[in-house]
Amino acid sequence: MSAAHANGTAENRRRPPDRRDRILDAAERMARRGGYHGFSFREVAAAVGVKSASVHHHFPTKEDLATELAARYTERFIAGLGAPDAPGAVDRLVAAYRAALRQDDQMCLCGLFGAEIDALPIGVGDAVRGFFRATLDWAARALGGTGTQARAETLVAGLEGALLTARSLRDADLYDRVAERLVRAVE
Amino acid sequence: MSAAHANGTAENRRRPPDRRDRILDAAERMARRGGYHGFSFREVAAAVGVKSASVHHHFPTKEDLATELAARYTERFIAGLGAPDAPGAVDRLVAAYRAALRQDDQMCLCGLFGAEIDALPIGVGDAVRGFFRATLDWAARALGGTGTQARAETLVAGLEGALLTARSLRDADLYDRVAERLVRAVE
DNA sequence: TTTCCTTTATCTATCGATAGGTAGATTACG
DNA sequence: CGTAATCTACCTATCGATAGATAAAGGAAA
Repeated sequence: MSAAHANGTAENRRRPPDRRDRILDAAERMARRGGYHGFSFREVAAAVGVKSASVHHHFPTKEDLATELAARYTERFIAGLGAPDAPGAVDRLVAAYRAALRQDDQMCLCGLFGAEIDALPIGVGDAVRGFFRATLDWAARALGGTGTQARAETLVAGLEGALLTARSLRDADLYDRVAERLVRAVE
Repeated sequence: MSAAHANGTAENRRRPPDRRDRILDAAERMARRGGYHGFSFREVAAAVGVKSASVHHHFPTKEDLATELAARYTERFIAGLGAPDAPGAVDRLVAAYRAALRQDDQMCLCGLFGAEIDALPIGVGDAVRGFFRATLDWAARALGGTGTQARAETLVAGLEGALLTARSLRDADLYDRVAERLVRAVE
């Protein structure tokens, strides 16, 4: 990454450098490990290769940063699920949470933020609720039929808990066992 | 609480003052809001009415404090469940998580710690895994029959996720809806 | 007097946040 | 066109507050 290190050489910064995105990437990775208080402007800046003041330039306060973190996470998560009325929708939801576990080895950002929701700034909490509402809505559409709300809640909450429990026990197979039974329960 | 405020008056400290327990109480309440990084020696000390150095006397490091926090939480949780082979055991497990939601309005301590497990000191992580193993073991005994492991995992992970999701959305009824379906799914 | 608990006082490290400045790109205008 | 004003993105340096942790000393209990 010599281009990223050579700063201001007019070469690595045509138009908008993707610094802002890289800041979000680094912050998300750290927040999905330690939660809201588990990352700092300095840590994020160091990971990207800038100074903490630069992070403040893009995100004035930590609430701003974390709020956009949760919003971007929600967008990507829902977009990654595809259409809820296409075949195999429920399996894709199960696969999305499994990817967090087996590919990223990370907690769901909004699951972690949700666990500490009473200790979060207002804007972050609102964004977290936005994630759960969007995901529950997607799941309700994917399930269809009757009693969709409670069935969607069972599926999403169950997968969230399965991810949390599997990661805690360092037993990724636990997730698959739970997911299989959850899917059968909400069919 | 004038007795708690009048310090060292030889009245509020016969034999072993319950300072240690009160420190754990205050720390648990804070940790169940903001997680491991959501409480500090100073905050805990202020809540109890002592200085932070006194907290360090009882718990030299934060890892010590958090580890005992998780261990005590596990003991009380399992003890509060009663006998897993007595009638209504599954309902008592559901009620235990519901009490955290509706009475304490707090997250499960080890659920929150579990969400940030990769950012915790080793001892704390081990204690958190101890909680999940103990609870899963209790649930497996309570359920009985065949395929108890996966059924217990579904129940415990599901309840943990239901608590997390209900608190995030500030919708306590969500927990009951999910719990009802989980119980039916693992019967 | 010895032991336990708590205090005062302090340390180093880091936190989120701000001030002020610089280089380069963009835009407005004569 | 050229140049002046503005904007963007970063920098250095620093702020007051707080983090976890420690040493030394005081005081109550046995």
